[in-house]
Parts: sequence; structure tokens; C-alpha cells
Amino acid sequence: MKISQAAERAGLPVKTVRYYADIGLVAPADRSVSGYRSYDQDAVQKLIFIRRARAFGFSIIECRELLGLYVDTTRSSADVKAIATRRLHEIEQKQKELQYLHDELAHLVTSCRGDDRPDCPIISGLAQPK
Amino acid sequence: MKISQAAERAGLPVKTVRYYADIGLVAPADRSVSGYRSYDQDAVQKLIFIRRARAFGFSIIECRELLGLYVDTTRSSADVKAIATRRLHEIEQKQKELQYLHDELAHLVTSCRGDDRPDCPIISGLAQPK
DNA sequence: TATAGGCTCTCCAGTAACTGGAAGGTCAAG
DNA sequence: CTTGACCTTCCAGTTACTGGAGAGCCTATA
Repeated sequence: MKISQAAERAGLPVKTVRYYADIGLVAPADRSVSGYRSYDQDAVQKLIFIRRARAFGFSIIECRELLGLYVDTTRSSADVKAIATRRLHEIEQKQKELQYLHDELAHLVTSCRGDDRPDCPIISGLAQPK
Repeated sequence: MKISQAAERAGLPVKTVRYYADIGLVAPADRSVSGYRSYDQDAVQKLIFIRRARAFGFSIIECRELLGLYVDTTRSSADVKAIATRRLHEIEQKQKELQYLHDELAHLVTSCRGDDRPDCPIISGLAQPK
């Protein structure tokens, strides 16, 4: 199938699929005589895999790593678990930061009257060195 | 004061302070004869303000906007509150996404034995189209 | 006075992961 | 035979810096 159909099946923009081919992440199965990229079901499956992994916040480099494990049927599940666990910890870390951010900003927002007058606790809050 | 001192007081890398000057976000108060950027307390205060706002996840464009409100002593607090509230909603949205991500990935991780064998629910989980 | 070091300057390139657009080739339908 | 949708490559731009080269400046010490 041609790139647009592959992209649609994978749930990715055509540009992105082309980009993944360019950086050697997911190569098309073949090229047509006229130079069109030709994708098979296997390549589409890899594209889906990448899309999902990206949605989980794995970087392209990590995706490359995971894809290597994906295609390697002799890998140990421990290898995969290690990467996923690391990513899980990163997510948890990010959650904590976001929570802190949220609380602090929410505090500023609720303490601001939001009227016509210029005094604003948000502005003065941001101006604190901390 | 020279750039390194200003940067230290603001808690920012020198390169970043120079960058902020380049993009016209926080201009140095002056230039020495030999071309060195010269910062005063006011500029340092703005740098601190920017650092804090950036830490809250405000983009440079939003920082520019906020800085405009920061220096404008006649602004209404409503203007500021609107921007901050928008940002707060973005944070909350991000938190929801992250929570979903976390739960799904945690599920995959706990269902994976993580041993020498190749079967791995993480890999097969990522391969699901969803 | 020479020099060594630690600043500072500008400019260029690279990062991550695309996205948009231009210029041009291909293909099927009408 | 032409139209329009699709495909190609290549280049530039995005965000917010960061690193490095090459060169100028400033001060302290030998």
C-alpha cells in the first residue's frame, strides 16, 4: 500500500511516516518503480507500535530501542520491563512536579480578585525570587 | 553588574540571559565601553520573574505578555488572572493525560514477569492499535 | 612589562520531533 | 488530453535554549 493508506491505518500523519522512514525508524517494505514508498502490514504494525510508544512519552531513541526488542523474538521480557519501568518513574516524577506547579499556581489564581484594579497577587507571586 | 553576576542573582545560566537579551525579552540596562552587557537591579528582577514564569510552564511568548503586565502598573488584575487561569487549565489537562498514561503503563509493567523469557505484555500491549 | 587566567563578545551549529511549503513527477478518471 | 489527487525531494521554521570557536578585555602576579 502507498504511504497515505499506511499512515491512515497507523493513525499518523503522512509527513510523520515519511519522517520515520527518513531517520530509519520504520522503513517502507519497498519502493515502487516510480519511487513511491510501499508499506506492508508488518511496517504498518511497527508504525502503530511507534505511535503508541510515543504517546506514552518514549523518545524516538527509546522507540528505536523498544522496536528492536519488539522485532527480536528472543529478547528477555526483563529488558523491556527495565525500559518501561524507567519511563514509569519519569512519569511519576513529572506528576509530582506538575502537582506542585498546579497547587502553587492555583493558590495565586484564587488569591487574585481579577478585577479592574492593578494589584495582582499572581504578578507579585511570580516576582518572588524563591 | 556584568552578565555573570546578573545571571547568578537571577538563578539562570549566562547563556540564557544573553539569549533573553537577543530576543528582546530582557534587555540589559546598558553596555560598557568595551561592549559588555550591564545589568541593574530592575533587569535582574525581570529575569527572576521570567525564570519563575518559565518554571510554571509559561512559554516565552506568554512570558513576554506577563512581563508586559508586570511592568504596566495600570493593568487590571483580570488580565493577569485570565492568562494564569488558562495556564492552570492546561496543567490540569496535562495531569489527566499523565494519569491515564501512568495507569496504563503501570498496568503493563506489573503484568510483565520481567524474566529471561521473551513473552512480554508490555511489547504486545504497545502493539495494540487502540 | 609581559603574561596568564578568567571574563566577555559575536556568530554558527545543533538539539527533538516534527510541520509547512515549494517545485515537480505519477497515475487514474473523464 | 487534461485535471486533480497523490507522490517525491529538499529546504526552512518551530521552541528554548546549549555548546563551541575565535577573538577581545581586564586584572593580578612574576
